[in-house]
Amino acid sequence: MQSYDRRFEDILDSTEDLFAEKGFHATSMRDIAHAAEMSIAGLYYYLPSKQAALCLVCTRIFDRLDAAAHELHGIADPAERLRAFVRAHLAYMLRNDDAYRVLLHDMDALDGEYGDRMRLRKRRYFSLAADLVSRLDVHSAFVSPRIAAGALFGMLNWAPTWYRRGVDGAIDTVADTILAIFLGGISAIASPLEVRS
Amino acid sequence: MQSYDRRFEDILDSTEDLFAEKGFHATSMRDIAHAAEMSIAGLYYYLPSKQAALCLVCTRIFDRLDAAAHELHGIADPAERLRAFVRAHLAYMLRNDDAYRVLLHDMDALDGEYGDRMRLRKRRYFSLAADLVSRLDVHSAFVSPRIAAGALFGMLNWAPTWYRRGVDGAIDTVADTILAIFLGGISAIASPLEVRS
DNA sequence: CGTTAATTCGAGCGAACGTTCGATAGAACG
DNA sequence: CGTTCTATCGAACGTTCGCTCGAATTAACG
Repeated sequence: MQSYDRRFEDILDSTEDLFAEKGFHATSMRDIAHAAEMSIAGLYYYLPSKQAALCLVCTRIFDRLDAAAHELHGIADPAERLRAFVRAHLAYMLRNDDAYRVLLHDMDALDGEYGDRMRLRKRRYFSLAADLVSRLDVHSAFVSPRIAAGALFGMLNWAPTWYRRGVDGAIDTVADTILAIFLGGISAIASPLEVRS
Repeated sequence: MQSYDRRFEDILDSTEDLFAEKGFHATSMRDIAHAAEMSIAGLYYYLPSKQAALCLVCTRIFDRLDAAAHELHGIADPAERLRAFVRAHLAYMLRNDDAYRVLLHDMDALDGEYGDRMRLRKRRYFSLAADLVSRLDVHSAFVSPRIAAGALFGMLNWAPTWYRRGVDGAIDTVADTILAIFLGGISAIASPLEVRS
């Protein structure tokens, strides 16, 4: 039923917006129903529970991120592939309203099997990025891959808290700057004599 | 009354732990009362409202952070002062259980005057760090102070999500590594020819 | 001791929560 | 037409929420 699927996506759109704006716990099923312009009982025809709604929203976000990451397989050069990943990841964080908040915070509210499944996907996505980093020519024995990946993701995932359109320039430029700090920093630690203090 | 103050701090300790662990909205006043080993009505003898409880907890955390930052005034060298700040900030993020979560997320739940006051303190603290960065000898015309401070705080504030005791080494060492990545990265952008690609 | 003030609690208020149920309206199909 | 299935809703369930009140208990002081 095509009309069902369209309505279903509409509802998930509204749900995602509300979770991103107010957070999972501060959003009620009545809020979602109102945003989707239907009754609470009608909402439950599409969503079995609030937890399932959060799980569906998270799954959709991961689907988009993974789809963007999957397109990187065509890029042979490891440095360019990492650059493309950084650009895509930051772009998703900074566009799409505050959808990133659902992943970075609300996801922890998922219990049981829902929680296990989503935490697994989160780990997979992050290790995908750590893999890209480890394949760089610039490998440093002085910085562990865990800290390196953590530093890179930190700069990227923190960006939504300070980035302002029109003040901080184009998103791709910010992505390149962050990547340059990261690569320059790693390189400086790997060969500290080449940078004067 | 000394006994009152001691009890008050005990209650705020319990409140901070619960907010950090489960989040503001997922924590009920009954949870707090139970953790503080008293009745709900008795709890309201100390706390006028749940919002006030969050505000008090946030204030306490900022007091600690500001106190640590205030000790840096004795350090003359800008680079060493920044290093001390980075160490102190990361140490607070990684010790004190998950208190950082209250600041980085739950604080947004504060309404009205409470919210205004805390957001002002947050901005002050962050601009304090941006000030330290701008006073470095290494100034780059290619990286704006906003992006630089955002990158540094990103690496620091994201650390609690990946740091594991016993796996990633001493906290001060991690702080030094993050600072090295930051300074090396900024320097590399400032004088790109000195780092081979 | 009696009196006053500080501290704690049981009980419950109204509201909002997630969720369910039976009924209903419309479309689909014979 | 009647029947079946899809989609929607009003009303309400039981629970928990933040919060309050009046009474009881304890400590302080004369």
